[in-house]
Amino acid sequence: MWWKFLKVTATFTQKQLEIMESAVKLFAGKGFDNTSVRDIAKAADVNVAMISYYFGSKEKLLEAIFIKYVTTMRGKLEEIVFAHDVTPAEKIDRIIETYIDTIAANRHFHLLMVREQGVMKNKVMYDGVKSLKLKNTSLIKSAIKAGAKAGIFKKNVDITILALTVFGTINQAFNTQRFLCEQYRIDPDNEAEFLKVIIPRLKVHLKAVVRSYLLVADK
Amino acid sequence: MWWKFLKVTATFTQKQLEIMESAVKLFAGKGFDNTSVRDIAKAADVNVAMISYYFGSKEKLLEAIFIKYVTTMRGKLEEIVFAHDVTPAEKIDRIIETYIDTIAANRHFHLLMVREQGVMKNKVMYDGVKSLKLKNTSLIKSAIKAGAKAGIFKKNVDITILALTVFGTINQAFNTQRFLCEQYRIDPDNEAEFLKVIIPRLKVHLKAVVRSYLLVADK
DNA sequence: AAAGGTATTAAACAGTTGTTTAAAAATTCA
DNA sequence: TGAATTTTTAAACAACTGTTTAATACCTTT
Repeated sequence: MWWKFLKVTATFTQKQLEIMESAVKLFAGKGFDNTSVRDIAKAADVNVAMISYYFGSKEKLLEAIFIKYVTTMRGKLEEIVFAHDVTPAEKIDRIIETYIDTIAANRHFHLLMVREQGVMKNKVMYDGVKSLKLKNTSLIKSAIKAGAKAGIFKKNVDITILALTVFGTINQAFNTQRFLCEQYRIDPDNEAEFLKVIIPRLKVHLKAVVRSYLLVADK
Repeated sequence: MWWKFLKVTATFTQKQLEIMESAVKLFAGKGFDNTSVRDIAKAADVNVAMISYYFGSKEKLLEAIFIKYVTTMRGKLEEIVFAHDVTPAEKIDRIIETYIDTIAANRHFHLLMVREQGVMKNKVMYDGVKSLKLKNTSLIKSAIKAGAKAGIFKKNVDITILALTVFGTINQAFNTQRFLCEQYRIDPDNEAEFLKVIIPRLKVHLKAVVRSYLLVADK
């Protein structure tokens, strides 16, 4: 009976994945600390002991979740291809759209990550989140450089701060879901409707904001 | 021995304020659920029983904190005077600067609020946060309307979404403090230095973003 | 100084937490 | 089939949670 959670390379069994999926929803919904292992066990329809058995501890389960999703999202970001026949402005648009779609598709984890990142002491998780952020920043950076070289984007843009706006806006949207549902008169339990309303608006808005910020005023 | 926390009009004794101040820092630092009443008691240098004695419960202590800070921040926002001798663009600038300064001054609470708002079930707190958001939105809205009337701002701007960007960016900045410290090579424990670096950058950036987004392209 | 209310304390309370145990069931493999 | 391994279970564990208790100390006010 050797433990699979000792592996670093993170390949999970079906049972582990089921537990992780139940856990991530609960963590996102009521927070890590406010979710008990018994809650998770009940939601995943397994015995409480299975969490320790499969992951070692509740904390390690969270680690496993981070490893899984960070890997997934990194992969999605790397899929962004820089085609040569699109303008720099279109490249930026595509990056923003991919961001929003990817985050929306993994919004339960993303909410958890955003909420927990300020409190995080665990090095594995902190480094995972950091690597995601660096990836994001470098993606935006290279797209902006191309536009700057073409003379249509400003030079010397503080990309760290620009990334704050892009991700801050997206995070804020998903983090204030209930409030936004009130604003747009959407049933707060109708998540599909929320996504249908907010995603296009986010895309249009962020693309406009970033483009109007990057484009040089005259010429 | 009747309890002061039964009052709704929220006037707090010195001892209560001390407990609240210790609590808000701990809550912001490690989360509400992960902070025990014994932690708070130790930090405030009082007996554990004093928290129940003064506030009724840990949850009510959080409520008291929300009431206090929401009131404070509402007050600050209401101080924004719409002088008649400044341009609409300058008005927007002033609003953004006041936002950033107010949030920075109350950043411990603000972090707590942002982190807890997605999980909040308590009506008192949810309504408090909502009223703040509505206040914010209405402030921005009236400033934008003035500019639109003057013909220098776009019309039909989705202010709810624009507010997402303004507050999302600010929240993201304070929520990723550690990461930003790494980016700007600041000692993560040197909070004063962090504020000195991030606040001006945030102001310059957000003002530029919002203005370039609101200003009509030609003319 | 005495009385009466308030503030503070250490201890106890009952409930929940994450984790472990040791036995039982299920599965694998020869 | 039968032995060996892995998975699942209910129960027990100790540690910690927020809250209450009952006694004591501290202040006022008379």
